Amino acid sequence: MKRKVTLKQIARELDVSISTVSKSLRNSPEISEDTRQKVQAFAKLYNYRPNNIALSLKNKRTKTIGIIIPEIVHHFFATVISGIEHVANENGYNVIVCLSDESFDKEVINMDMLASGSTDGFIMSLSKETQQKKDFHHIEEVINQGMPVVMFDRVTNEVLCDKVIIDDQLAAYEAVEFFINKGCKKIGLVTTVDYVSVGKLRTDGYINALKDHDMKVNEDMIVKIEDIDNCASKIEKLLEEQKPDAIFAVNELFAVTTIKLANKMGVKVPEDLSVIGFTDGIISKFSTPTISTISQNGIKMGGRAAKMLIERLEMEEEDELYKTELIETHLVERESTATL
Amino acid sequence: MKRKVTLKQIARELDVSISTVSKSLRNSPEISEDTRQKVQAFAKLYNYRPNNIALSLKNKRTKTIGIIIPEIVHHFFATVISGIEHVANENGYNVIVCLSDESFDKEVINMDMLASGSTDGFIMSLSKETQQKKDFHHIEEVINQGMPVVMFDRVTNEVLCDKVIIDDQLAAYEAVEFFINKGCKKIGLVTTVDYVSVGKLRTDGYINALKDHDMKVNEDMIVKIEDIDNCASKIEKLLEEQKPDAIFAVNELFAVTTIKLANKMGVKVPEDLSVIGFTDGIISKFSTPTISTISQNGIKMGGRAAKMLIERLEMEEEDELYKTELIETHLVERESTATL
DNA sequence: ATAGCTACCGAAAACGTTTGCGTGTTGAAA
DNA sequence: TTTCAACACGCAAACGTTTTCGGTAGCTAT
Repeated sequence: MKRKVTLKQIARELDVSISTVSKSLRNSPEISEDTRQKVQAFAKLYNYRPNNIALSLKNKRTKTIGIIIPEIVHHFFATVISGIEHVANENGYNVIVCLSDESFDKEVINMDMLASGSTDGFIMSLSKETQQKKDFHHIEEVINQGMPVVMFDRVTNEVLCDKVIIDDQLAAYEAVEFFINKGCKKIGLVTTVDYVSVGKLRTDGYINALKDHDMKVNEDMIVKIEDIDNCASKIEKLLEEQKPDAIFAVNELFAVTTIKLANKMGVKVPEDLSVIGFTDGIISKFSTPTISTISQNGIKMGGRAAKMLIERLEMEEEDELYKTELIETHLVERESTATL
Repeated sequence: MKRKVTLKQIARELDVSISTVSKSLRNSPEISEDTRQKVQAFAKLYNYRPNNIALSLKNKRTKTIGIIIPEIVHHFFATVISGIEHVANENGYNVIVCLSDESFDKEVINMDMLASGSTDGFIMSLSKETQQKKDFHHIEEVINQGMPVVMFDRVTNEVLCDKVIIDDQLAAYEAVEFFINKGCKKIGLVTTVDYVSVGKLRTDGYINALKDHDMKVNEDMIVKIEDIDNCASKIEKLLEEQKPDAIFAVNELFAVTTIKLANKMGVKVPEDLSVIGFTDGIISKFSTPTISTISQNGIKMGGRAAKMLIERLEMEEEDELYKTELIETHLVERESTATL
């Protein structure tokens, strides 16, 4: 087992100083052609690679990006990571991933860990608990210490930083408008409780679309799911009592659950009921029927976030001008919406 | 913007030496109660955290684990990462994730990057290209440099290291046996081409199960899919010509595709045809009907891999005895298999 | 008074880099 | 022969820690 070779070892072996070795490897004109050749050959032979840690300490930059997300076992977040990783890599950065498990405490702990020198900046999506508590001191703090933060998807406007989101409200608006244009009259909504920011925005979009088309908003057509595990009864109630001809669900799971319940009750999708979901994940693509959905390009979102972060990391003078970028969405029509 | 506070700053501020500050914070009995209190109070006030990079450099250990996988937008790999992350975190480790995109070159580059001091060890699953090339020098090299490697799922026995896999053959065997016990007579197989190691093993399990129960193996009941995109015709042919009463598919996608095709042909699942898939992912859970499947616990797999790696990292004398752990699988019965 | 002990603290090395500056040697110009 | 530039290289500091080894008071015991 041969350990990693260092400058010092090369120096000793070649009987020159450490600085000479370093300079030779960086092709400094200070060093004679001869010595340079000798050192470089030796370094190549022993497969020398500069120690990242030492470099980080010296340069005060780690060339790694910290990602903090609520979950990774979730197609959307996985795609975002993928997007981040790719542009990070292209720019010589690594990514270090931490999961908050939707817990405020874990989010804080993770940020703390990574903020102690491990990363140059953060890309994050807020945990549910954090959104609920509205406590963002841990984020403010790292920003205060000069580490840039880019938030995506689940963001808050209580902290000033770069953000990349989709236009949730517009996307929902368009989905509902799509229903209306198809002639649907009784459009239901399956959404989350209001403290989930994206859920709220999508709900707003739904309401606005109805209003703009002179349809009245019926509170009984809206169900707000707190806990995914026992959402069935609420949705069933909606289907039974209101007999909607269309349902907009704010995520894949709600959409597929709605369809399954409808099937069980003898309501045919899409003949009797059209359904549109959100997030173009695996479920939408492979369930029966396949589900029409608002596609939310996670790869692009991650890529954009990484780009913003890296740009901020690599500009010399700081810039207090924070941007919020919108990622465009589009409706993917599949089998769950009737083509009238 | 207040930058991170260091020992040196605290020392200067309190007019003591750096060593005194360090010792005070670590509660060394060398330092008087008074001084300790004072330093600790000050440190707390300024929210002092030791710099990870400096610690890494000094201790020659980074407390981070490198993960190199082919893809992250893949439910199984996502669950594995999740499993790794959790036990890593419990033990004070972070994880840094690199994606090979199934490319040999990217795998090598990523290992090289991380091996230069960024991580203490690796957990990895081989890229397709690497498996095909059978070139593992990059892995041998990091092992040679004293960095432990744990391979999971896509492993090779050409490199000596810890591994964690499932017993693919046994799992397939049990699935087929399940069919037999239910009284199925014509059991088909939808599998991959043989060079995909896990596909081959599962095929073997299928064949052995049939043989052990004195059923003859009919080559026409086996379809080997090379390319997922145009597998439909082959599967259709199987369904039409052989009229199987059960099908074992070696992954989720094959399973759901089979079911969709059967539906289109008027073959009812599970009444006319039972289907079992592999990998308990999102698709199996939410397709209609839900799909019975061999569950391959990615969380557990990742957790076990992390545990093995950390144990090896933290034992003082090295141990050349490498283990290969098997993660047990089990059959999850859902709607796609008839309950006779 | 002096040796020895205890309690407290500081200097410095080490981890592996990079880099500004100092220095010695050489050759040529004066 | 002296002077000076050019060249080639080494020294040392710096990044932020931890830890070993001394060192200096003040006190006790002889």
